[in-house]
Amino acid sequence: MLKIDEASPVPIYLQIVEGVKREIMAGVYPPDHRLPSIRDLALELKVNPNTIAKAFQELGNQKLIYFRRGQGAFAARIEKEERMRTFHAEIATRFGEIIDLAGEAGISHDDLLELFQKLFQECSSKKAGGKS
Amino acid sequence: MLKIDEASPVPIYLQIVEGVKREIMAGVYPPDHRLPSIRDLALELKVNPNTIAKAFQELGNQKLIYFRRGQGAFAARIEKEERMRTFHAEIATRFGEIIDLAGEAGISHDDLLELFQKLFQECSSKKAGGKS
Amino acid sequence: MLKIDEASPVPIYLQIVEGVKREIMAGVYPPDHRLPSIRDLALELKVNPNTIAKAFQELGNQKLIYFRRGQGAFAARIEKEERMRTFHAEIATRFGEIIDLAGEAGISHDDLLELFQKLFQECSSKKAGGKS
Amino acid sequence: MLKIDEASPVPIYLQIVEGVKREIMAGVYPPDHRLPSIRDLALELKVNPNTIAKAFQELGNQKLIYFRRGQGAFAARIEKEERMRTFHAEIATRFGEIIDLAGEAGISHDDLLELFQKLFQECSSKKAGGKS
DNA sequence: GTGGTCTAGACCACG
DNA sequence: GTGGTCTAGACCACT
Repeated sequence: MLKIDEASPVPIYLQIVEGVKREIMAGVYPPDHRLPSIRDLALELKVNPNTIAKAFQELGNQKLIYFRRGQGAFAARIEKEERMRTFHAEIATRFGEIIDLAGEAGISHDDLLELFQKLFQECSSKKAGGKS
Repeated sequence: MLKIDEASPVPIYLQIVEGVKREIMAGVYPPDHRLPSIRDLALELKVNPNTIAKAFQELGNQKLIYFRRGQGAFAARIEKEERMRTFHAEIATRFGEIIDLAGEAGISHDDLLELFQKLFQECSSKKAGGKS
Repeated sequence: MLKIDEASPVPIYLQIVEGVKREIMAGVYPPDHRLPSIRDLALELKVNPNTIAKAFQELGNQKLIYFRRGQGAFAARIEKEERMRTFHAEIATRFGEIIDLAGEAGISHDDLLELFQKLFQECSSKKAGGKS
Repeated sequence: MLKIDEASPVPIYLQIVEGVKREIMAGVYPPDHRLPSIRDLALELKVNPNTIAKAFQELGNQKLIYFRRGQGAFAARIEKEERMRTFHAEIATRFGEIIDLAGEAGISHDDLLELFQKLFQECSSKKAGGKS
């Protein structure tokens, strides 16, 4: 579910931060649910434990997880509303980038909308069909 | 027109690569048109000429520009069709990411479409109104 | 084993690229074998680390080596067949040049063949005799 | 007959030096025969006249051509024996490089000889057939 | 420890 | 004037 792209220029620890953040937001780890231990995650992702520790520290700073001495890391309590706001903000930003990009490319808004609808449906059918 | 974000984690020279790439794709530098000299760009963006040189070299590797000894760097000839393909691929990728994100967030496809339409129109009106 | 010719018109970093390329092709660094660190190579060859870095980056572009963050550079996995093809192509090109040259010089093909055989045997005996 | 490769890393003026040298060696310009004027060559090769001038200066230094005030450049008198020696030296050097290369590649001398013979004959038949 | 980026400043070859 | 190469030395992120 959480994959590291070694070739990417973005640091591994940040990839982990993003990945865990998404998992928390998506409800994989409900509030106060224990996360995998640093050692386990390190083995699973084939990454140095220090790297996981750094990622967790960052997640702690962002108040997305909290630690209990000797017990590990736990998902913070996040309101559903808060999660939605985060997602909406993220999506809005990305849509904005796409619209700018389309503007530079000289793609008309109608074509863009059409393209979006197409991908939209492809994805829908894929989701309906293939339960990976 | 081309701004450097010093705070960004992405290296300056890559920001320049992306920026110039966009400008070429958008037609700011038509095929065989001369780009600003390394020194000029360095002054304009307030970075070291070596940094610009690295960016230009990368652009050369990607065949987006070519060099004539002692004369400077020139925009490569890129077919309009090619440019469109590039843009479409980029946009398709990003749409795909958004759709995945929405799926994780539990946002329904209808809501997503609605959100898109809204941003879409905001952007349209902004574009119509403000001639920068 | 890898020597820099300061007098040569070909840039130092390209000399290094060629040298390392040869070493990899010749099997000095088997697939996934770690190369010397940039700093070490710089000390050994008495050039600036940046110069080595530039060479390594070029080797990376050519997919002859790859990098693991914080660990160093590693020889890419290259099929023996691929290596042979590279060598054959290189040799064929050079033979072609020689044949053209001989044509211009008015050297008959028989004479050329004879010359080749002669050098051939000189080299053989030298190789048999002197184990450096 | 004399082509400039703009993409090559070797300077244009050196490409011209090599080209003219070959033409002289091959007898295109017999001893004391007048070479094309700098201006004409510049137009023909689509190159800056300064570049041709630099090439001619270099050829003069190498005693391959000489100048007569107001009349232009002339091919130097070169003994046939001298020309042969030059060619042989050049060819021998290149053969040596190929043999070294083959050694590194682990190509046996027999295979190398075979490869040479093959190219040899291809070239012969091409030459016999196509008078470009 | 590793490679990656950046700056500063120098020199060179080319046109 | 152009880009290309090289040095020196600094700082950073990752392991």
